[in-house]
Amino acid sequence: MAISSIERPTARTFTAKGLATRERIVEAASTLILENGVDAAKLEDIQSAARVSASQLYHYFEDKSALILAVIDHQTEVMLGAHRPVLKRLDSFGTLEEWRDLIVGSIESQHCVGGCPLGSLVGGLAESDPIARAALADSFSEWERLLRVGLETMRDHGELRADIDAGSLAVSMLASVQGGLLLSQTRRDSSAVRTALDMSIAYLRTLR
Amino acid sequence: MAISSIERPTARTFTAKGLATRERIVEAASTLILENGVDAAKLEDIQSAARVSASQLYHYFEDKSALILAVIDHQTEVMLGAHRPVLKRLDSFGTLEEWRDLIVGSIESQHCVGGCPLGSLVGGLAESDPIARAALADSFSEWERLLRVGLETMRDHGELRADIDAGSLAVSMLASVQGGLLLSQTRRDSSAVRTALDMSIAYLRTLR
DNA sequence: TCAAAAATGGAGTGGCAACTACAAAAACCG
DNA sequence: CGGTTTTTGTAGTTGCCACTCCATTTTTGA
Repeated sequence: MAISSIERPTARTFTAKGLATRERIVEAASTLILENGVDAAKLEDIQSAARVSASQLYHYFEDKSALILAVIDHQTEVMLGAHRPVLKRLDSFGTLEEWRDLIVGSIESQHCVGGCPLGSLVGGLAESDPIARAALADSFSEWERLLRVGLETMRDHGELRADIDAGSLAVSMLASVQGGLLLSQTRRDSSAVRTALDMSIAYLRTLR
Repeated sequence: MAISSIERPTARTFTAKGLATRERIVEAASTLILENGVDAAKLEDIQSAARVSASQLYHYFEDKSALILAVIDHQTEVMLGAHRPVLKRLDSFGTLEEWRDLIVGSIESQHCVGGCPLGSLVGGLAESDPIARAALADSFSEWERLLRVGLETMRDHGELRADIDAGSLAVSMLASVQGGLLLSQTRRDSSAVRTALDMSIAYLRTLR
């Protein structure tokens, strides 16, 4: 197999300034996409919000779907970055409630607009952009893994029975998060996620 | 208050043939929107699928968002029409499992493409079409109500404790459905919904 | 210091897709 | 019947928005 500077033209190199501009674009795009939906977020608006010109946007991203992929990566990092520290020390039901409050608090802080920064992208991308769908699937899997490891930690600390199926529980809890956020977004009322997470936690309490 | 044939121009009257055409459009739109997403579903494709011309489409619908509203109504009826009979006779855990199988079976029959006909619309519409968001919220509320009444029936039959909070349980279960379908759609694998619903049911079993 | 590379400005443009205009056919009904 | 309303066909048109072009400025690194 050839090194192929033809098939894969040398990856562009960016300066620190360039990377900062790129970051500004991704952040503006993330915000606008969250607040308006993927399709309603127009590149022109993203340009204004990031204070960049069209040529800059296309200097850093091949096209809109490449930008969307970068947004998925970014939102994944934001999300996991917030959840990781809590889930890492998941050794008690108290910590689990902290985790719930983190989720409820974050959607309340945006008045339920946008819902989940990842989940709200699924409807608009899953059937029209296979690459984006795969990226979202990866993000969810990593999120699920963090949860599973956390539950295993709780189990190892004797907070949960030894025979629990941490994998299935993690999937179920992630579903409660996603479904709860989806309902809260639709209703503009955070009580749905809170209720859904409370039920998940209540179930775990029966597994002590 | 005037009768106002000005502000509200006389509602159009349709013949049977007209209604049939309208129905054909709504069904084609529903299918294409489910399979491609709201935005990727182009009116031209819907016209071809329904075998109607542009003038027909605009004869029956003001614009695309009016058509989308009709699709939401239609999918709500399809959905509730399928769930109502099962939830009406919700008197045992066996029936609850039938309900789970109904959901899992329906997404499997479409190979996880599209996810929930209602839930998958939220991401694309909630932040750009307030009317559609409200319509989706109503649909979810009715779905939730059916679930709550079903759970109350189970309670009244002695299958669940007298002190359960059927309202909260219904919200939680609906969240599990939505989140599970969202994950299954993203992963193209029905096991997520199944697992999420199994957890909900397992929790209910602890409330006997 | 100076050539090469990277970053930026900003005015296009081309295609697509929602929507319209206008007229003809079909169905309804008094 | 015959006038009216409903339904349908065809052929636009219009605006938006993703994307391009090319020139200029800034930064880099030897």
